Amino acid sequence: MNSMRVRFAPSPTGYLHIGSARTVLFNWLLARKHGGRFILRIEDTDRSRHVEDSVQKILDDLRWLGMQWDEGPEVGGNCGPYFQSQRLDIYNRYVDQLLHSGHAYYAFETPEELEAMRARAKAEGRTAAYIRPDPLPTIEQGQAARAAGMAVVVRLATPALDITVEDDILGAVTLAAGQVEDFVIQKSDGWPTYHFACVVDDELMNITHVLRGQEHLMNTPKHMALQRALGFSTPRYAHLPVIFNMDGSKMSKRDKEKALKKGEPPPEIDVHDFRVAGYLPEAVLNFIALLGWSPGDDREFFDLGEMTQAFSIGRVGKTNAKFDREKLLSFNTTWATRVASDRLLAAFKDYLAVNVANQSTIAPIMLAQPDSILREVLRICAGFRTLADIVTKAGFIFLPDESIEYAPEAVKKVLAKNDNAGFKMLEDLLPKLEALPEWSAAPIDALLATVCEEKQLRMGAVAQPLRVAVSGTTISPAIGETLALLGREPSVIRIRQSLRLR
RNA sequence: GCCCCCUUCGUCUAGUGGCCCAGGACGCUGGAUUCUCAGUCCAGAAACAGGGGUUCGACUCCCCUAGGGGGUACCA
Repeated sequence: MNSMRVRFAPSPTGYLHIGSARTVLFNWLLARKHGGRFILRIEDTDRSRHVEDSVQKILDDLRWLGMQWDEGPEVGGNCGPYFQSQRLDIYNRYVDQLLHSGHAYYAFETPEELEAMRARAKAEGRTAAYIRPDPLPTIEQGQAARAAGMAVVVRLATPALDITVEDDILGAVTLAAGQVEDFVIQKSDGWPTYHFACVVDDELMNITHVLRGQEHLMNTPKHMALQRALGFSTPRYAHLPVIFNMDGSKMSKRDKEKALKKGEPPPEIDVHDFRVAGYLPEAVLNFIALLGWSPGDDREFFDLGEMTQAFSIGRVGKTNAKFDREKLLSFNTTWATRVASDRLLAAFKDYLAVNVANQSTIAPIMLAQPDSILREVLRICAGFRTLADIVTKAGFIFLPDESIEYAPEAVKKVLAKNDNAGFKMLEDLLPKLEALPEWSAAPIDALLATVCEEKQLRMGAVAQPLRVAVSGTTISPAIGETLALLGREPSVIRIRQSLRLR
């Protein structure tokens, strides 16, 4: 009857990182797989690191991915509040409990003293730096010091016992007695540390399985020590391998600034970046699922339902992975052909919408088009890798005719070369196009094929000049489809204006 | 420094002592298709970190070395 409850507990310090997204996904899958509950908790105990609006951004990214939570911000639940900043009184009660049961004590060391302890520990080759005072300060002394304005913290009196974490991914990991020092559970500003708040909340929110990044592995013995001191139960733990850049460095927001400084396009790091760059959540999810997990057979493509079916914690690996953007791109390309057309349309509109806020000129114009037109664009651009490719390939169709910019190299190579062969072709084509009875892809293509045949030319000799004339570049969807969607009037206008370049 | 985790093609991985002179996918190389870009199709190259054991037999088990990563905060 004790059903599975998992949680994702981000700090509101920015957008949702792609690595965190995988942690979310695995938690979500675990909950769905076992009919459990997925809880979202905001760990905002460090006021100084709090970033404005980041909670909203994280919620938004989670929803974009389809990682809806069963309890947490905006949906409520029986174990709230789900913001740690609203749970201070709860933490304080448990700190008091520990203080009175003798499991914790007040401590007064200054940063300098602590630094000296660390230096000495290092010199002596010890892991734990903090040396427990003897005798311990009494509760009265601690409270008096605090009342006097001193910087006072509360530390856990860590028992001298080996602690073994039974990790569902890594197996048994034992930390010897003495390796865990008397760490701080309550900061001098009165707020609990991460360790303390986390343990209290996991207990009070009845969390049964903690699935988190491997950077937390060494925290787990601390959490277990805390659970024992508080009389709490210990959830099952599993620590996920870490995800790195291809060069082995950590994927961090700073990568974006670095690339910008070098004049390179910034890499996608946060979930939101991938959304803005034109990736489908289906592809992102599918790709990150395979970073550390595999179904055990040769299947590679999974939607959330299929993933839930196939997922198990036992098939999660132990080794760190590198984030191969080429493979993600390939997944996105494939997913764009796998999703239903309504879904693709919705995804494309979402892409345009987030890019409207991103100072794109074409995005708002395209977003204003009726669905029927956007569907047509999607159809003639089939084969695109990201949604952004659609805009670069077909966006010119929606620009005002007069704002088409003609790339000099394209004009030179396709229109002017060989004694203005391209220009001559356009002059020849213009009246024929104007006279065409029906303006749609098939008759346009038929006309062009006829011209090719008459002049004994390859299709490129007729399609390329037209392409440059209407788009200003050498890249567009198939020429018949392009002219058809553009419309006869604009096509003619653009051909005429390109002729003036001669 | 100390503690902990990890180690199969460039990358993500399959492989739980013989089915493996190691399979799939991305990427790469070559070819095909085409009006550009993209896509699609076919073919190919490409790995068990090194050294010791254990065993009739090791990618698979043990040890050591090397390499990579995480932690070592009044951050989470």
